[in-house]
Amino acid sequence: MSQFLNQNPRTHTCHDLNIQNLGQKVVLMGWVQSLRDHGGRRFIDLRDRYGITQVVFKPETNAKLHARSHELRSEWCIGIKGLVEDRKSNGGSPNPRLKTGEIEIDVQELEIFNRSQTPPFLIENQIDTHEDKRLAHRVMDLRRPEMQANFKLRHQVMQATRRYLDKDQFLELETPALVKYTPGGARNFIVPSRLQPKSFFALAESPQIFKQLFMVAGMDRYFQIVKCFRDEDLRGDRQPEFTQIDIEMSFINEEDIYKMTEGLVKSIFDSVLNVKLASSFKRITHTEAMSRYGSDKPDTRFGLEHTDLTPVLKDLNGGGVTLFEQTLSKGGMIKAMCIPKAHELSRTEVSKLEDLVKSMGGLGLGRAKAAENGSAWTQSPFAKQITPEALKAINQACKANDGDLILFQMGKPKLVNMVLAGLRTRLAERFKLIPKNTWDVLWITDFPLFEHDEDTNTYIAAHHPFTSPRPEDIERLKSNPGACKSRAYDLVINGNEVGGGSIRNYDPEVQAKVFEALGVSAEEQESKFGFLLEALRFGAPPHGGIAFGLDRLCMIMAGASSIRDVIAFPKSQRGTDLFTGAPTPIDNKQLLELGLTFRI
RNA sequence: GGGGUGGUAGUUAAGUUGGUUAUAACGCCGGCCUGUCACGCCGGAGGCCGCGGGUUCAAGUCCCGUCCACCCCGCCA
Repeated sequence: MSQFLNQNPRTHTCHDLNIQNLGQKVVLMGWVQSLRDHGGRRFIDLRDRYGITQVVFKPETNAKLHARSHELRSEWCIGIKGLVEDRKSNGGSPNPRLKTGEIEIDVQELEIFNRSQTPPFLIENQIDTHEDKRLAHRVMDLRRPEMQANFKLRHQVMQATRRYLDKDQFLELETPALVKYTPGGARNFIVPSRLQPKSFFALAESPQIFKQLFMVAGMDRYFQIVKCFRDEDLRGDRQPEFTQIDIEMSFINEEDIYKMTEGLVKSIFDSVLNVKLASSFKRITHTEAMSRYGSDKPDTRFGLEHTDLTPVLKDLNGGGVTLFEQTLSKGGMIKAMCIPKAHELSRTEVSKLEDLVKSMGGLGLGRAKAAENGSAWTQSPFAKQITPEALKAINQACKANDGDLILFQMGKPKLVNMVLAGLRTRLAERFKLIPKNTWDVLWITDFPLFEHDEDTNTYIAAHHPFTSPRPEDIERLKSNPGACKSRAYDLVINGNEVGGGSIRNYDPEVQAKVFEALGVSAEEQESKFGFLLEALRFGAPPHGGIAFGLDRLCMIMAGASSIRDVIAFPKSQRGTDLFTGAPTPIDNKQLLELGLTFRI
């Protein structure tokens, strides 16, 4: 029990005091950020969540205290009582980098709440410690001002969301995390039920069905800031548990969703970052995004757009190049990206790009440099074979001028797009084409309803099976599923997918047709999604919604390079918690209680 | 599941064609210093070179395996 704390409640934070407070007796609490010992003067930077204040121990104020301050060390947690003094009149100089830089505290009383072991790394912003060490000492990592700012931002994003949606008549409603396992989509974490042996819950991968049930129940406008769980492999922007801002609305169409979202996102950016976003966001169709950028989440802050050469070369029968001809005969795609002359690449760099292509699963990197007034190619394996006609056509399609480098990818469209999109972002970084402090917000619209699965030769839902097809596609759901478009949309910021949603099937007959097209039998529909279909039969309203990845949004807004920097206790890439050591084995007694045994 | 990068002092890194006692910076410990704030000066401690095999007279360095972290592909309706 600290007498000091009882008798001396904190009067200010380490960010509060300035020249206005001269002569005041104050009490500050915090951590020792740094020590500077000058023999007859000992300076300490005291840090709390709010800032830093310099405190000074002087022998003439209290000789015993000055002597005792000698034992203080970095990251000790202390409280001090003292007088606010002017640094200048004390013979020092102000520190313009600190808000409290004009003053210092002459310490009269010192309380050491707790000593600290030597910290594993320095508690400062420009840290170069490897991430595994930061995660292993996460508490110390979270002490760093940079990290504290990230979590303050996260808090502000959540509060701005609640304020905006509350004002807009949304109800914040909760849905279960322990849910019925439903097939399809992300792999679920499975939770054994003790009370129902041999039965299992799934952790909700999203509240999708429940929010639709809310709409049927007449809740009209729902939102939730909710944890979702997906047992899939991790990435820099993917964690097994993550947070969504989940929204659903009744009696609306796409335009209502766009309007609501634009209002919400603008409000968040305005109140958190004081950034005014465009009044309505750009829109680009999925087809156009894939064609121009090879990605359904393009970063359109820079150019380096793709050119689809497939139609051009089809007309020219491959233009004399064997590789082109072979690709076309197999129904493949040929795409190019033109790197302007201004962005010079050395031979080594181009060969490194080829390594990158191969690491992404591509076969190689075709290239050609335009020369001789667009009548020749150099440094190209295609130069010997290509007909003059095709060469010109390609140059023209790519808008290639002399000295420009054309990079080619050919083969299956999915791979071509992925590889070329990877090259595009790599080159944008290489040539610093990405403007800082800009917010590129766009809608991706008109997604295909289904994706073709090559392995099983079946169609699977591109978004999820509750997504409504465009009305004009309902008739051809079965006859031509590949051509059907959905009423789904994604929100992309700076090349990150931060949100996605759709208008749902509220007509049980349409829903049944979609399931049918997906090859889900009537019996399966009832056993797996019966509760939803049942609800739809009780007067379901037209409805739709959207969900935002809160972590990704915060990552982008904080300028962080990984989602882990805005999640307090994230998992490592192999899905473990390096701080607590989770997951851990459990003992046989626990297993027995659950009616489980190991086979291995 | 596949591909890549990395692992050397508390931290970040250097370490040559394999060859004396494995370096540096920061941090840490001790001393000096009355105006610092990346304080300064003097001195010192600190190493299973991720782990396990192998090659060799000799391995941080070469080979094989393995673990961990991160990035990418697959996966993420």
